Amino acid sequence: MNMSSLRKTSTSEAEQLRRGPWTLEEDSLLIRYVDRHGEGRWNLLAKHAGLRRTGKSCRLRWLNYLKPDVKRGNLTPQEQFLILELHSKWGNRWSKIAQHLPGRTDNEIKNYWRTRVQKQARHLRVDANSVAFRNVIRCYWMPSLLQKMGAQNETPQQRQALMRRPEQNSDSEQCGNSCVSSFELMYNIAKESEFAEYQTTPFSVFGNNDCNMPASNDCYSYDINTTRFHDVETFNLAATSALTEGFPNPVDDCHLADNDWVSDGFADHGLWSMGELWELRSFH
DNA sequence: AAGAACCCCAACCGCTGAGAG
DNA sequence: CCTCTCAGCGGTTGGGGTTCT
Repeated sequence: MNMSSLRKTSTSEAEQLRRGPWTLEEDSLLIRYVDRHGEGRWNLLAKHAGLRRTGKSCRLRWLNYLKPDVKRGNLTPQEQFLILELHSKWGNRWSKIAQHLPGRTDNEIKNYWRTRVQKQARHLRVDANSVAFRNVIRCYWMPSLLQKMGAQNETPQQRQALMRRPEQNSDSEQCGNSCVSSFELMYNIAKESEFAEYQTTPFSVFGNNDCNMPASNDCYSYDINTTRFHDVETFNLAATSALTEGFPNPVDDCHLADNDWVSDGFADHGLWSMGELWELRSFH
């Protein structure tokens, strides 16, 4: 077989390959073949199963959709919590993160990060990988998820994760020791929801002296009915301290009032209440 | 009611590393 | 070593559905 005939063959094969959404028939062919012969050797599988797809495409379809243990539906607060925690450890190692979420695929986790987490960062006008945003996640978002999860169900790792200090910003040294106490505080609030109101002395989330926040005897209330915080700077303290470096000009951010980010997906996903968002936003 | 804008996610693409020959 | 194939990973895209105006 000379080279030109080889090229001709491979070209015509390429032309025959299907792309785009999988049909029911293709799915059942793939399922049947894997049932009989197992996973792996995807290129051979594609050929022998009579699928006009690349091995790659077959593998992806199987792993992300057809495999029996693939979990479908929204991510639970527990799963979201785990993603945030593991991403803070490992970054965009989606596959590695997925290994710790049974039934969830790396693709799904990646999509979650892009569509939910990065969206929040965009709304706050910070980089999703910035220290500031990661601190918002740790000091604000994760405790919120913990509340949803119900503190009685938390694992030792989750508790430990929450208790960890946020990342230090080596340039501005914005985070201080008092962050630890805020974690404990939020954790306790989530855990001991029978208390309707807390007094703290002092409540300075990151010990950030640039925040112009009251230094002591701050109080805030926790609504036992809505399981939400109310009033004063409870929420915006955490988030805005972390975000200080990400908001170059507070005046510019007044434009946020004209944006619709409060009313859109930010709240839709049930992460933070409208009140929390308003406080977070209005502080700038 | 209709078009625009936005969101989500399945699927694709390019790259890398491992292993076989 | 070198080349080739394959599996796997992370980034990106496109289309369908939904919401907004």
